[in-house]
Amino acid sequence: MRRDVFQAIADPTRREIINMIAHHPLNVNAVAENFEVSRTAIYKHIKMLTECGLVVITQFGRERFCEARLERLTEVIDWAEQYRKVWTERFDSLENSLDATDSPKRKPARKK
Amino acid sequence: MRRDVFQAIADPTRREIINMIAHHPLNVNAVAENFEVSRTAIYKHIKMLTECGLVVITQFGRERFCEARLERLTEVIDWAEQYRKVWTERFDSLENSLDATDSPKRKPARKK
DNA sequence: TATTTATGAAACCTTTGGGTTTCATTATAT
DNA sequence: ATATAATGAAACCCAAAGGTTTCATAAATA
Repeated sequence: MRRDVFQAIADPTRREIINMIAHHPLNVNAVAENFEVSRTAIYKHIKMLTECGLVVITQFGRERFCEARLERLTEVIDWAEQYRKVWTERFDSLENSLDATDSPKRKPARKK
Repeated sequence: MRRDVFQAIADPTRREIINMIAHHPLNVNAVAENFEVSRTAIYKHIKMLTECGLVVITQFGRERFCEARLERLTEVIDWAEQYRKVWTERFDSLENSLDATDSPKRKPARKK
């Protein structure tokens, strides 16, 4: 199964879980209590988060505390940041691109 | 259907498409040519990207050019950035948290 | 010791996601 | 006028995602 950070944060429930434990670990039940869905469903989300390294679970007695390890989020930030110039400058607009010499080979069709 | 930016960038093919058109628009076929899967499959990815505002399509003659409009990626960056302190400082470790006054200690689980 | 609590795993179900093939439509090229 | 190119939509398919219920087990408690 694909288990990358991008997919992990795609689900809103998982983003909420991350938010919930970002500043203080919570045990599985405590996390689950904040949602409508079953504990088991939440557990599966948590498990997924551990599988991609965003959460670490530590057992204390019969409880397992979920702790956020968010450094992997840099992957996401780095990916998105590389395009910042694109949306701030948009130096290469559609018009520009269509007129550029290295553009698609066809003769620029007339706009409709 | 859920159609948010987080979900849009979750798929590696869509991230590739974004990368491909980030600096210069391409028509649908040109994008599809770069992948193994069918044009129709790629088209659906592109459509999805337009639905969440990351891509705009403009028709020229019989071609439709896909242009990246990536400003929405700030949503993702902003979401992730809010946690940067968490992973750089990690001021509230598991131990800290477990010892904190407002947290359940070994004594815990008075729940319900 | 018996009971309750916290949790993980298994089996199962339904929807969604990503893919395919086929067909229709519109613009360009012959 | 006809053929071809570029594309969108429809009808399917199958695996993955997200959820549920049920059962098992270890730890904490009465």
